Amino acid sequence: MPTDAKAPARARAADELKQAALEQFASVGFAATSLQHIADHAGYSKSSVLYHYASKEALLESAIEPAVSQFEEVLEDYLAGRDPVRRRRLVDRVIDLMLVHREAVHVFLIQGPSLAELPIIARADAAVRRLAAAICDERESVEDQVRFGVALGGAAFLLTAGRTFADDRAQPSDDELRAALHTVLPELLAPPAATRTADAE
Amino acid sequence: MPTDAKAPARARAADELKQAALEQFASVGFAATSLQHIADHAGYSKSSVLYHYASKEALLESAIEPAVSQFEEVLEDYLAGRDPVRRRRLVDRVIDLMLVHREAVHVFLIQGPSLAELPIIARADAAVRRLAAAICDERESVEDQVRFGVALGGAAFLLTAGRTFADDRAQPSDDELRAALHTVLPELLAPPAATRTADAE
DNA sequence: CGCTACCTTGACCGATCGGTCAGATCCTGC
DNA sequence: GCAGGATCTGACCGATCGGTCAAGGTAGCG
Repeated sequence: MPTDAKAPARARAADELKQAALEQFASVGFAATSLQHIADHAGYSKSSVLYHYASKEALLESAIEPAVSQFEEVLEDYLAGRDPVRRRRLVDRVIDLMLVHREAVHVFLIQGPSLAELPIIARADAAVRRLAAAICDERESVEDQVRFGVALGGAAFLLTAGRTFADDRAQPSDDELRAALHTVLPELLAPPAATRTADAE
Repeated sequence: MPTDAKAPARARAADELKQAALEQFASVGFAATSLQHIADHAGYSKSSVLYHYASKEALLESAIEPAVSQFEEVLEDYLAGRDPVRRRRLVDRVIDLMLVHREAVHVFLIQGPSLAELPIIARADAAVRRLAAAICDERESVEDQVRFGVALGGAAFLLTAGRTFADDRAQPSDDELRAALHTVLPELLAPPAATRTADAE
């Protein structure tokens, strides 16, 4: 009888499995992660995984759905009334969401194309596309699209795969990463003319 | 020596298989790509794949080794004598290499962390780390590391996974992408103070 | 013609995949 | 204490995985 585990035994096991699955999906990929690995990593049997989740795909959906929903919320909030101030706030909130949900972001952004048949991935893809349209706005020059793609993919890479390439020296803390991203990404995305005004803050 | 049509039956089959494998590895991931898929996609049998390549991993190595070697070459050339002009040229050449070898880049950069045990991936990782050190130079602020990570990962994302998120409108041509990347990345990587001088060209 | 070397393939192997199912165990309300 | 649902697990299933192997086809060459 664990103390803090007053928590409904049901939800606890499900959460542990979900967390273990998310970590594995993000670090080695959905296809390369077996139910057995997830079970071992969480301290349960493979059968238990399939007791709590109907299938491997259902487990993926449970793991990343909250992240997708929050991205959709933030996006809807911006689309409700778009203006430069809200646009900047959109960028800031997306950065924060990516930090919190980095594993989920890795799954639906980086691994997305190979999982396109899953409904939850399709939902995430649609949201990303709307985000792209929102950020690039009416300007549809190739350069603007490239700026958006680099910013989005670059942040996703940095927060997951990219960490591997800097492990010899100390890892920057999340706070340091957040601060740097809040500086670099708006600078990258801002219409060149607006850079200085945005700086003035 | 036959002309290219006459082409050595041996080398032709091997090349076709290598190309098919590279496309699959980049689009759905190494782990999710089976030898059967590769064989089907290239019009051979699974046994033929294993006749030309000793194993799935040997096939991966053959497919991405040329790209890794070229990155190493470009990097060595810069390290031989580093100065701002060479640094800018390094960035330009890396961008061009990423365009030509986008599938290989996706494999060892994006999928790299989950394939770290393979020698060819370890080689690529080491090269990327040296590249990071070269670009960030002695400046080791978190912000500079973030700039590098975003630029590298962003370009890799844009050239592979990212294409999925823009398929409804026409895809930019490679020339357009190259031009945009040559504008955006140096601007992102340049020491803020040097931005204007770099602009002056 | 046969000989040889190369290329290709289907049959096959053990391991592991995602998933099913019947039971063992545990917890709870009466 | 006991009944009954919730939780957990091992045994098992068909499919597919990476990889082996020996036989068959096909050219060049005497």
